[in-house]
Amino acid sequence: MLKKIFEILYDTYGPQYWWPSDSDFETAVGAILTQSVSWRNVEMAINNLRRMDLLNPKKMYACLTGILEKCIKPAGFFKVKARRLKNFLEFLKDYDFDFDELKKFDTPTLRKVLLNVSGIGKETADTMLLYIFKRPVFVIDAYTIRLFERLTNEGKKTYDELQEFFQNNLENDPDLFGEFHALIVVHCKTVCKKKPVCSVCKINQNNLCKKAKMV
DNA sequence: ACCCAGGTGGCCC
DNA sequence: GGGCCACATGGG
Repeated sequence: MLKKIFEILYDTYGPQYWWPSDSDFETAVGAILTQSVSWRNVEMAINNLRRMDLLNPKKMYACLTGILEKCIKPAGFFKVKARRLKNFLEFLKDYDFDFDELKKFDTPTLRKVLLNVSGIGKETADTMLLYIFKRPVFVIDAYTIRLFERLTNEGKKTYDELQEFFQNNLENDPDLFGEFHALIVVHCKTVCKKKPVCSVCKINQNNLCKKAKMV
């Protein structure tokens, strides 16, 4: 069933080319900034950081928190997120700000050390594991939970349950996982709300997208 | 003037 | 373990 949903989404929307960024660090920054905020807002923040030449871990580490806050203001929760970025940089510093050092960890260990950073939760950690480190870890977000709650009629699944479900029922291929997650987000946030009939929800013989407040 | 957006941590029970 | 809450900006 999962593979079929993926194929329909892929046929409908095509490849999504996630995660958009010029570097591992920029991806990590984007992952933290996009917490509970639309990507449009994050883009403004990233552009501010780029203008200030702060999309570089050593420079961002050295910069005043106030400057950082001003740059990321458009991404919302700017004080919290500035602190989270600084926490992450403090962590990166232990590895000389070198992502190649982190690449040496096996996946469970890397996940553990990322989760140990205050401000990096499961979704942000898994986003980094998948899109930076190319590990076969499925990212679960609010969209995924809501969509599958409606597709399966099995009630709301937790993050861990749903992640297990995806990882146990698909080839553990990071490219597939990355594309699938992106397609779910794109489907849910754009087309699903606009089109009268949703191609995914038809799988379930149910026009859920029309009835649901959001999917 | 609402409501929502690619969450997380802290606190309570 | 789950149920609330604060955190804050920009777009519809």
